[in-house]
Amino acid sequence: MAQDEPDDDIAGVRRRATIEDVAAAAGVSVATVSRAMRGLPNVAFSTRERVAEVATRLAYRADPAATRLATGRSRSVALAVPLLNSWYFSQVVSGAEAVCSAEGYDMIVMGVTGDEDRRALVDETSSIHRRVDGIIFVDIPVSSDEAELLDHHDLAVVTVGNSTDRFPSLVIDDVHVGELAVGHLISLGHTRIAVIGGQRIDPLGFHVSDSRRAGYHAALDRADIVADPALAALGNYSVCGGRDAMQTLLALDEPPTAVFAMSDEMAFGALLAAREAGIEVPDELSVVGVDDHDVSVVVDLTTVRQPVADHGARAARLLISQLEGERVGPSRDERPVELVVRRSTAPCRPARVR
Amino acid sequence: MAQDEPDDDIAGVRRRATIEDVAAAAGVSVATVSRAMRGLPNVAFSTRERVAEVATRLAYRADPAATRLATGRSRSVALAVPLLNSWYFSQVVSGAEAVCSAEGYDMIVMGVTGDEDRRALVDETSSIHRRVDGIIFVDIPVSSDEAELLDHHDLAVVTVGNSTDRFPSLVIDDVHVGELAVGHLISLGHTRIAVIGGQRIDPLGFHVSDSRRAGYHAALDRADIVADPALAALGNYSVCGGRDAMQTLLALDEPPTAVFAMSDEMAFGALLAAREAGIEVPDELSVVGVDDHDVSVVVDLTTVRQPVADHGARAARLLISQLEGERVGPSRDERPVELVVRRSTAPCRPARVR
DNA sequence: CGGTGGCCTGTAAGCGCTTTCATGGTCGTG
DNA sequence: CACGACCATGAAAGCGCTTACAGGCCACCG
Repeated sequence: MAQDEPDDDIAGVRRRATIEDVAAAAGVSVATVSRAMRGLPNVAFSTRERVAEVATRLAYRADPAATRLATGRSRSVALAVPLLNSWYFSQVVSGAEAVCSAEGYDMIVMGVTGDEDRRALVDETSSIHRRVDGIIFVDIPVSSDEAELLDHHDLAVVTVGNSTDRFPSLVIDDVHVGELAVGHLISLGHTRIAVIGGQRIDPLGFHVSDSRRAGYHAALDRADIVADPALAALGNYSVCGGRDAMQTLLALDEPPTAVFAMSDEMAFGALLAAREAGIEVPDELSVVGVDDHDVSVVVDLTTVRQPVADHGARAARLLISQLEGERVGPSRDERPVELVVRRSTAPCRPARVR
Repeated sequence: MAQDEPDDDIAGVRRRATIEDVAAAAGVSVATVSRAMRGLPNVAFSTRERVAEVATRLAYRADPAATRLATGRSRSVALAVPLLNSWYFSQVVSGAEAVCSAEGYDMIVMGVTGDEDRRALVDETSSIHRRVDGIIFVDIPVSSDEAELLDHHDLAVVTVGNSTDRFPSLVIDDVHVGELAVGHLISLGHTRIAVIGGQRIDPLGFHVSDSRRAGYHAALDRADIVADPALAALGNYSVCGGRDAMQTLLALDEPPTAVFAMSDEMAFGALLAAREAGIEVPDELSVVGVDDHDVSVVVDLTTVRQPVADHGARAARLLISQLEGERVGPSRDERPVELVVRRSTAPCRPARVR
């Protein structure tokens, strides 16, 4: 029996080649194979070639589990998002995945729905420990205690959407987003301007919704318009959420003539609610959203565009460059946004009798 | 120096507790800790309790890399999708992720764009080997050679969208989808019915687009309508793709009065192209899509609904039950679809002079 | 001609688990 | 009371890599 042949069959099933098989077949030690395969210095050219050739022949590939155990690095990263079935997050996932796979990293996505999910993730006895080398938090606030724990777990971190004083972050100026959207409505002559946004998810971080709301107020203030609290509606970031919120607003004694929805999906909901109520957009109601969703052009929605997939890609690159040894301190990369005017907004007209 | 205290500091950094630390602190062997932690039989109740208590105190958690190496199982699965920034796939991801995380599996998503990506994935020297326990292929055809290799890699597999004779699969009756959509248009009196769909991505599997196209033809045949090849447009599954295809169709000498788009996103593109060309929907053109996208209700699109997130969830459950030891043979679980009539379709009217 | 320094390579000790096998103790039973 | 049977436990051998350390070899220099 040629029992020492590396590609020996056991009960007809060919065992996967290990580094030892390659070493034996190439007539070198496993250490040399390891070095040769990873392109480390101090391997003679001829040896390197022979190892490469044998490795190809045996279809050898280092077992990732063994590599992880030995090095402590997993070559995988986590992407934590509050929810997955929304346009925004799917774009981020898409952008990040492209970069990760190009760099040879596995990307594992985790939906972090509530506070308790997040705590479980970052906890002392955390499930994240040693599972990934780094993690991207998208629109998930990270307290400084949690940041400390993450450091302690020796995790590289990048945040998208909020920033901390500890990790690099990728953000947009959400106050500016609000100002841009509402400023546009004001410039069209609107004064009864509603806002549809999310609640403060978390008391820890300064949340997106709050910032955009601040921009809303800033724009109103600048135009000497008094904000009517009744015009601030809450809803979750979805078509449904926007629709419900819009219905509430339309039921007011004095409904708004314009509405700023904090995401395009919410804006779609607002459009839907308007149509259901027989209200013409933009004649009777102007609507502006945020994101520039693929479908926004279809429904002719005015919006504040942000390059979402690019956020994901940049975040992934930032994270990976940290993992590749670059010492990256806390930073705040503010990405540009842009008002895209379409036909869901129009000059304010005197209310018609309905 | 209390050097043997399990939670000893080294240069101020507390080392993560290992199984040995727990064993020492609980006064048992590592084998017992391992057994106790995993709920295996043959551990005295008192021992089990003590180990649990110590483990909690030391915030112990088994290092996944070590577990993987020792067991050969990674407790993670892959989700392979052709692209990520589309509604359909983000829904699948969402559904699958929820199940995986509930079951304690990591889900790594991989975009498998073209043929070469797929080949690289499944290849003999495959990168997938030992990285995940199982894989879900969503709308990615798998040849029988590839299936063999996957088996050889000892991977559990579930396919969504196409079926093989080897793995369990989750599908819809795509022929029926086409018949339903086109049948609806025919029942409204349309005879010049166009179809917008994808090309055959791959000669290997019977692809979604082809089946839906077959349904289109079947419906036409049944109504004794001769299919006009000029009315079959190709485009990728996106708003842009649908728009481009629709523009081509509208430029025909004798444009269609109705169009069946193979996804809602394509249908959105068709709506956009129609509006840009000044064509009224549904008065001059009826449009029907497939999926029931979140936004479809907003643009009042008639569509063939399929429960997409549920596909993802079911696929994940199917995969995990295989991994948990259930011996699952090839199967074909056909999920229901449903025609949802909205206002993008209307009875065919004689063409107006433009 | 001995010493010195550079390369290249090999040996072996981990990494932190799981699991087989052996062992000792405790009961129940004839 | 002796003998298995059975249960709880421990010792130790992996799992397949990486890497610190130690040689061996050769060239080059004084």
